[in-house]
Amino acid sequence: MMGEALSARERRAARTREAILDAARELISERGAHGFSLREVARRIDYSPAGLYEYFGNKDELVAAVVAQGFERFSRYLLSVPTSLPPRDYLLELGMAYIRFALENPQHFMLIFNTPDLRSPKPDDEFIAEGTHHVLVNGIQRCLDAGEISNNYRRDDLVFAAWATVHGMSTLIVSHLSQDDHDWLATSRTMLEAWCRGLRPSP
Amino acid sequence: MMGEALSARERRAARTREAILDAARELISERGAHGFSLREVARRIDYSPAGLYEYFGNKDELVAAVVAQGFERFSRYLLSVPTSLPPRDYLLELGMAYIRFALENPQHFMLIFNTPDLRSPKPDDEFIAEGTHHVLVNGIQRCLDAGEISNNYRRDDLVFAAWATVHGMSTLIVSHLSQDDHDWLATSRTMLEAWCRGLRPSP
DNA sequence: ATTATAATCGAACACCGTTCGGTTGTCAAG
DNA sequence: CTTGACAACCGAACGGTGTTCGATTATAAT
Repeated sequence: MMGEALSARERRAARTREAILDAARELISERGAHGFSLREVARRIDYSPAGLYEYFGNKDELVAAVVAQGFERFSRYLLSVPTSLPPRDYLLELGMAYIRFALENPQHFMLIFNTPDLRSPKPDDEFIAEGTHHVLVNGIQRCLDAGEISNNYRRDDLVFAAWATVHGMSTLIVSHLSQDDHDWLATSRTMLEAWCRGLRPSP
Repeated sequence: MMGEALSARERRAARTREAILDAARELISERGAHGFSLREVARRIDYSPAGLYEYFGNKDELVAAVVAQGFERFSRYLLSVPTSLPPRDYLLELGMAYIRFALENPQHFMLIFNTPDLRSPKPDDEFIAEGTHHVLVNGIQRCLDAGEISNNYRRDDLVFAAWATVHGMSTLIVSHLSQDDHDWLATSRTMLEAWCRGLRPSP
């Protein structure tokens, strides 16, 4: 076996691994984390339940892999916000991207942030998490540097509050207000603007 | 059977019903909603699993009953905030009570707000929910009336934003930051104060 | 004392996650 | 080309779950 290119065997393995992940992701999107079962995943890709254990150590590892994929997707939402925007707009659009992800991928949003006891086994998660977290820290820092936010507050406290606000909005909309036909994106934007405005330095 | 007082039978039934609820609540507090099982509840009160079905139609109904109890407890936190406080202080302490409940009852907080597919079967929930919701609406309204918050914003949007902020803070602390030994209550207070201050009418 | 019915249980069913031993297919070395 | 090692996969089983049902016991009303 060469150290570099993938052998036919490895390519096949990678493909079925992908098939498992696809089926798992789809199943979670359909029925949520609650109605997710290994055996149903196996059924959908015509495998025996035991076969999956060749690719994932157990159910939690499979779920963790789906979470990792979802988190990657989530980080793409955040990273798609152009850094060329002025500091306050950038921060605002960052928050809107957060909420948009939740509204457009409710099951995965729940899965990623609402799943208890998901101690990330791979440092991959931490890495991406640190990545997206850093995006937010940067957004706040830019506003501070530009004098758009009063420097009476500690940066980390601002990060916490900003994160909590968009996370709370997302959670509430997805899990409690989704049946309302209200335009929650518009409301969120309005109140996020107010939040930014309210933190400007006093004259 | 008389229409009014409880018979001996009914008193016994009410007591075992309470025993079931107690065991269920305790089990959830110990292991969270994930590690909760009907059979374990039955074991703890020396019942057969089938016996529980005399008191609760199924697992979800039992969980819903525990949720209802937790929600009552939650509403007591909110209602314990003295309405005699000045509007802005009242609103602030309302938020702090929300967060305090989450920190002091993490498993129940998760259960109440993080449990998917819990369509409240009893109007009881809705009633209490409406009750606590009304507390928040009143808190905002009082600030508006007192001129403590700019009336450039729609009241319902303010309610949404306030709710989202404290809910987000609670969720983040309980499920992502609980291992930090940071004083999150203090941070939350600081940023909630900033939030209130930021919404004051412009001069 | 008899009877209706509430309260409870044992056993069973179907589903779940997981393990294990065995079978098949594939690939590389001889 | 044969052979042997190993990856890939499966069937069957174990212990766990929620739930149902028929039978059994305890209680209250007649």
